[in-house]
Amino acid sequence: MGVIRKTKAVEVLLNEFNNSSTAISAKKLIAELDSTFNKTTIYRVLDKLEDDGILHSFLGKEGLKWYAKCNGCTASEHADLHPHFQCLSCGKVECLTVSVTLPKIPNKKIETSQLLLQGKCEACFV
Amino acid sequence: MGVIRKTKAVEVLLNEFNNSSTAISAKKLIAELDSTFNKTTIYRVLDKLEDDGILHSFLGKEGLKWYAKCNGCTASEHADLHPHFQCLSCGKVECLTVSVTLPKIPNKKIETSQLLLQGKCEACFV
DNA sequence: AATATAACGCAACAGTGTTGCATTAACAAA
DNA sequence: TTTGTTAATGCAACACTGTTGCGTTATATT
Repeated sequence: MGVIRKTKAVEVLLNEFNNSSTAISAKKLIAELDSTFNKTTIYRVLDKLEDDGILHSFLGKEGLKWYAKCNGCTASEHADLHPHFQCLSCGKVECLTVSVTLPKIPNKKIETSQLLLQGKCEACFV
Repeated sequence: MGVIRKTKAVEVLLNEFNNSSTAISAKKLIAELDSTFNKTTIYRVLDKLEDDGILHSFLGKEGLKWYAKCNGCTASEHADLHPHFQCLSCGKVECLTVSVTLPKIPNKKIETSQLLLQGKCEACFV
């Protein structure tokens, strides 16, 4: 996987994630940065950042791909469980820090998992 | 949502799920029944069966939509947590019967959740 | 400055899933 | 059984996120 060059696209995207405490969908990034970067570039930079262990990705409610900064993940080994929360009202997605104990399934070797909790966030839950 | 008519498509699709202990992706059903039914019909019947609480759906690894028979779900209220297992080798998806205790998140109202465990099934895990 | 090659933009494509509309089939009532 | 209502179907075209090929540009190394 070559070296990461510090291009404008990499810089801008990293900034987005450093300034955001929530996860961001590829769709939103493309919409926001449409006039600045080609969508292909955005997809490729996100892929690369994920490969290099800087971001991790997961699928949100409608099959959209979301990205967020990794915490305590290395390029080769991500934390086993990535719990995320998506607000059904405003659509916002957050990474959760709580840990979930996985069920032990007989005759199966669990390698990874994705847990998506859905409901209402504090802003929408009144 | 009108009445469900017992059409050939409904009959055949229900049969598929009654004869299968695992979840089935819309993609696979379309591939299998291509010569019999139009894909639009298949998507619409699956939607309808889900609306009526007979099937439930969830997203698999690549954002593909999977369907499985509901157990203990009603049309209005599905069981809170749907744990599923997808084999990363053969792609098979199963509904799990184990229950998972959800983490309690402050200031959030969890309404539903999707837990997808990924790894190797007994057939592929040797 | 010259060179190697990663990253980029563009266009065209891939795949799953959706929509509009005219036609057909299921079901209830006469 | 026939009639009438309307749900269900097939077809074609579309919508959308994400991908691929390729020629060009920019980064970093020598």
